[in-house]
Amino acid sequence: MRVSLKDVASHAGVSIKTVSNVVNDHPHVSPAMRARVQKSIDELGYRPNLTARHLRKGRTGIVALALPELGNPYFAELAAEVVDAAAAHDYTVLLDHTGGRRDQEALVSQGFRARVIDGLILSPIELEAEDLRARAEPVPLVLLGEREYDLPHDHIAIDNVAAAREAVRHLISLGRRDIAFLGARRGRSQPAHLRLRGWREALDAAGLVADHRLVAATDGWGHADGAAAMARLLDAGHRPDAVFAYNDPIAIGAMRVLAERGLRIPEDVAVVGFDDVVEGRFGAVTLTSVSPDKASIARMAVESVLSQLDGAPRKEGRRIHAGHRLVRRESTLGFDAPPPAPA
Amino acid sequence: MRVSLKDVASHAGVSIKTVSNVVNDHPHVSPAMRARVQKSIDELGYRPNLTARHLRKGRTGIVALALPELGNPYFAELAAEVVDAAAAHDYTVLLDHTGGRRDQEALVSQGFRARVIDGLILSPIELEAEDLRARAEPVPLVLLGEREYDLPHDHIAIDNVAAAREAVRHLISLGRRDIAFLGARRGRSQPAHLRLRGWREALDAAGLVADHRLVAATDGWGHADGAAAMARLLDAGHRPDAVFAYNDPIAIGAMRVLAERGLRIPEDVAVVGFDDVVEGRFGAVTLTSVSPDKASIARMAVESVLSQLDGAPRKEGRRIHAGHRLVRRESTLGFDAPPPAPA
DNA sequence: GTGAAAGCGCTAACAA
DNA sequence: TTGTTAGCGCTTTCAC
Repeated sequence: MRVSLKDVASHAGVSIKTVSNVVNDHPHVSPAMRARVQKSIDELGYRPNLTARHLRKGRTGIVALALPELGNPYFAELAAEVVDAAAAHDYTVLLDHTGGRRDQEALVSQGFRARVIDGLILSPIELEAEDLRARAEPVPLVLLGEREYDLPHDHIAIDNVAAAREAVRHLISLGRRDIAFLGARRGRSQPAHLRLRGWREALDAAGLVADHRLVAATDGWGHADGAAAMARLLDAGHRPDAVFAYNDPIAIGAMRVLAERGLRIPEDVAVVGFDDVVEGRFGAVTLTSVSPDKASIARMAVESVLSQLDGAPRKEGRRIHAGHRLVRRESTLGFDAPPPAPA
Repeated sequence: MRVSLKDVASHAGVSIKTVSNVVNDHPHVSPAMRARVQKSIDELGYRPNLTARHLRKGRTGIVALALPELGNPYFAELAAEVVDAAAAHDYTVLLDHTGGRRDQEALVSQGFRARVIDGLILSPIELEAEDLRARAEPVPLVLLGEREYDLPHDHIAIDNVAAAREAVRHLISLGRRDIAFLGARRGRSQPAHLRLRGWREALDAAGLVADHRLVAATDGWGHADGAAAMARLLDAGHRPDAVFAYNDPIAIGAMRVLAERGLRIPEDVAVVGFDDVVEGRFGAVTLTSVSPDKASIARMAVESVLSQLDGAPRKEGRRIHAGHRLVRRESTLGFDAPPPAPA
């Protein structure tokens, strides 16, 4: 059976309180007493029961992270950063994924699956403001990603519009004119709207037309979706001279199709992705991509949760922008680009 | 403040036990009483405190998953499967990563960071049997991956030797003779030994020489490591006609270097990877790879943990083999291979 | 500096 | 069918 504080106390011939003081490194314990208790702890192999501690303190040391999907390398890399950021505060991460589906996201925001948590970091795709407004849970919530809600929750993301604008401007500066957008969403909900807006704004600013026939919708955001969208565009007779994709997997799927059709990258079609996942740095053609500062996003998300835990509940949500930069590689610059795999 | 069972009880004018019965769907509650209590629950917005329940029951409903790194898509995809498998049993997953470093792995196995858990699924890289033997933690442990220990813990993995043999046999059947292995480990610990053994056995069986100069060590298991290893091999004047890589990222990194050096895949050098990550299905040359049954691995790992929770502690660890198959793609078959991106 | 005791919110054995 | 009560293991006043 497991040893408890009480067992240690009786073994050492002291009170529970004293043992607790030693375990928690309280200042006012005499060295002799500390040594004696420590000896009993070691001999009995005592390990504190965290559940009991949590019950008493009202904190669990766990923060939940709910992402659309881990298969997407951006989210996987982000998850890794969140685990590290949480560990820096002695927190651990409970992981969940929603598939980007509204019902799952609402469930998670309601604390349905993961209720032993001090806070929740959620990256929604389809979730609507009303789902969040209906939320009864008092647990601190931080939102990640492109969706924005006018609600009293912190929201952390890069400036998606500005980033998209830079990406498209880069393509325009290379002399491209027919720039497609891959990865819009079908249906009413438009999670990609900020990046789409950036695309449109950059084209407008350059006096180019934002041709809606060059906007390709996808069902999801994986490689296969990008490949399918690109194929559809080409099959419909549209041959853009550049592609701006919602994310890297879509861009990479598109590149595969372009290559299959005998189109050269970037000579015939330049490609820019979004997220700067590792994979994009090692393809046959390395991928130019918007690189969000994932470590900052993770750190700020964790810190927001923890600050809410201490302070009063937020009356107003903050919009926090993390940094980003455009990393130029072969898919736009060609093979005179910097060597592959820079950090 | 949060409402407790007691609050609901007094609000409904019944005892705590009755409320508890309703909350836990106990059979012997009259419908009228159930309705009355439920009304109070709704009005007060009561939500059970899981920490207290856990303290009482001795179970938390959380299983920890400790992986070397989430940046590796194989582990990310596996994590997603584990989350799903756990959810099927109403369990959630606490995530940790070790960087594949022995001290971190030992720490995790000791339950250092995550002790609010019912069980641990650990995928070790450098961990040694002695670290595990020193483990005081009574929490059920399941091991994943290539490392094998003669200890009373279940171990779940595909048959790495057989899988590697198949992969190399496939290359031999294509007429390749000088088959390199990429991704051995420097130093004493040799986490890749099973796949390396399969490589050697297949060569031996075919009467070919297993040339140790064609075995390239790497520091890690990412794209960059594969690229570096491939470059080193070529720089040393070794030009294999096939490469068998420890995993897909290494294979993809190697392919990038092969392409840079003007070598054609698979005509000049055929490449086989391991893990069948999504990324390998969308490169300029799709990657032939050993595909482990990730869903089964995840499911069996979760089930092993839960069965240990119920039954007596294992006196003997089981070696459980999950399924695998070799998926042949363009990197060995060339462009007459099946269409890209089959499931 | 150390001890005694209350109680965090819940479940389950036992009573009624 | 419902109520009473004793803890689960810990932290934390409050005495001493």
